[in-house]
Amino acid sequence: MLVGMTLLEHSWPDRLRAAGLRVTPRRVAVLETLDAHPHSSADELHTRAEARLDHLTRQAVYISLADFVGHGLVRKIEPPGSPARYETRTADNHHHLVCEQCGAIADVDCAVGAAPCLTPDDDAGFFVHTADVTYFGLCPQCRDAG
Amino acid sequence: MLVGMTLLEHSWPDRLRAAGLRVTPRRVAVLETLDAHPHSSADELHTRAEARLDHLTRQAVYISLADFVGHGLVRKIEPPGSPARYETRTADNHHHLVCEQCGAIADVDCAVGAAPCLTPDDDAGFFVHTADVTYFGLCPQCRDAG
DNA sequence: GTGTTCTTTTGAATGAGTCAAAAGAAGGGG
DNA sequence: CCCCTTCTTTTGACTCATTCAAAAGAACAC
Repeated sequence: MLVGMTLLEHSWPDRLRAAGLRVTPRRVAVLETLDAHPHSSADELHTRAEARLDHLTRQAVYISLADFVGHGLVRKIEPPGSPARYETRTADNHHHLVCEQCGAIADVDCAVGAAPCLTPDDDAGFFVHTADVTYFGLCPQCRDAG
Repeated sequence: MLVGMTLLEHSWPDRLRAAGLRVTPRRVAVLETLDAHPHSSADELHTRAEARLDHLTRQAVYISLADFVGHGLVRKIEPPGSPARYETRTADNHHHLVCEQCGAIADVDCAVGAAPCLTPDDDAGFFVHTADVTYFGLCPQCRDAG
């Protein structure tokens, strides 16, 4: 009856194929690891995904992530003072809370409508296609510790 | 009568002293260069400021900029995929347009009131003190060239 | 199966930024 | 005006995330 199948809401192999990328154990492992640990860095993903496989190099992770980002399967976040982080939540236009102490990241839905501040008053002639909002502050743990 | 004095709207020596930092030719040169070329990288500042002095190392620029940022004289901008950039416009809460092709940066005043999107709907327990908005797109030159 | 094409490994290289210790200036007290 | 303490700057090595190039290896179409 294959009841367990429905636990996976989307199949990474299918999504890889749909994006025109080949399905390999490494890629699936990276994507599943990223699903389980959103906002991971490339190095964290390498360590965690390697645990499920016999072998996986850091470079393979970098190359895979670049492919995923290029095909819209993954979004790259680059907070100041921290290595790049990645997430599989790409469908919606959400933003991020960044803890300045420990680097923790949390998702935030748009505060004002679907795409806040998308159109600046004076765009200086730029063709704007994305607005990125990042909130800086302290996460609950660091606030209590401080 | 010292009429020319009023041409400078603010004196960097005075502002350095007010911030508790010593006044040195190098620091003043870096600040004046940054005034003349907003959104410069550390390396650009080093090259330009060195031209006004007998000698200036890149490290001195890094150290000075870190001091300035720490004392609120300068603001640091870290666009993805580009070295950090700096600006002396620190008094207001303005945001930035970034060209994804050539890296050009332009200032934007807040689109919605003084501090748009400052309070997310669900802050996940974070103590939020800053919201940073970055618009990505193409500058006029790159749009016309593409 | 077999061959072509895409992935991954291997190993070295880049580039922004940081660190530590010694040498050098600023500015206050005598 | 000079000395001393403290802050700045230099020097030179170093870290870290990320990228590059070429060879070896796996997917998938036929």
